[in-house]
Amino acid sequence: MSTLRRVAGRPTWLLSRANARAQALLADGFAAEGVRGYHFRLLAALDEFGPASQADLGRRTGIDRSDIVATLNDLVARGLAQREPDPLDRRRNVITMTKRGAVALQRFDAVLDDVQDALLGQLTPNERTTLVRLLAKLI
Amino acid sequence: MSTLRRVAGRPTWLLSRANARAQALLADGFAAEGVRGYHFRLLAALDEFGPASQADLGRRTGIDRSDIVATLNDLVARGLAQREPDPLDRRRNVITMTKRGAVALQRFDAVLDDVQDALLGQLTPNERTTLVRLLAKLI
DNA sequence: GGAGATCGTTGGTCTACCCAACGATACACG
DNA sequence: CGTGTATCGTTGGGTAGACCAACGATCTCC
Repeated sequence: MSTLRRVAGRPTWLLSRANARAQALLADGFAAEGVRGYHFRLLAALDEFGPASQADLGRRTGIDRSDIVATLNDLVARGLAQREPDPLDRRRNVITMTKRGAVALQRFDAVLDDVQDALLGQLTPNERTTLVRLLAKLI
Repeated sequence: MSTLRRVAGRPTWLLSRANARAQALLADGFAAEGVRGYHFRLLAALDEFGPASQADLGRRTGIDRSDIVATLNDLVARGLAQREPDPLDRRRNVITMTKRGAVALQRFDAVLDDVQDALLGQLTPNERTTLVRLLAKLI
């Protein structure tokens, strides 16, 4: 890739390269399951908080409402989630994870675990802990 | 943002959040100078290796040839670089950094320095060294 | 009963990457 | 010398992830 002296050792550069590798691993892993990151995050939110409106899902995942719509279209089309009008508030839909969605989510969890291991393969357990601690301080 | 249990503490997630912050700082800093990352990397390559063909610049910076074209159009339009046909190989252009380009590059360097400090503000010098070492092992 | 907020949705924008294909040109080899 | 192959710059396209503005419908609150 780039071995520009001006850039090569900089934290911002290392961060971007390491993240690029992580994202590539994630994208590959998820692609093998036919999904992308947004699908996973949405299912994860449904699993953690239960049925919710699309706006709530957006707030909980940090995904824009407009992107929720498209991602949900996929999930519904594939039977992983269900979209029903909310009888208590006709502006809203109630989104529910289906059985198939829950099963799929378990597979996606395994993908996520595998990616962490692949990413951190070169690090000792101590180093992994340290890395996590330091990264958290950057946010 | 996202506080999904499934995701929040994962290295891949922390990496992506930390990188997002770094990229936002970079984008802001560069935007104040009217450029983006590609412009900087191209000028940095010209400074480090001297005049080069567009294909060489691509190989040295890791930027795709097609993106080099567009970035270079900007740099040339703003007088920071020069594009001339290579008399020795009519397929190629010879790209040269102008005086103005060199001056601008110094300002961009300052931006890059400032961003590192802003990004790592919470870390001790030791922690910074450790972070750099660990990130390098991920790539 | 109205004003203002919130809902889902549509239709855009943006950055950083990456890829395929084109005509023009150079090069290597039979 | 000729011809196939590789490389050049360029155009045009696609990707994920993120963000924004505006719409009509609906709800809530005073």
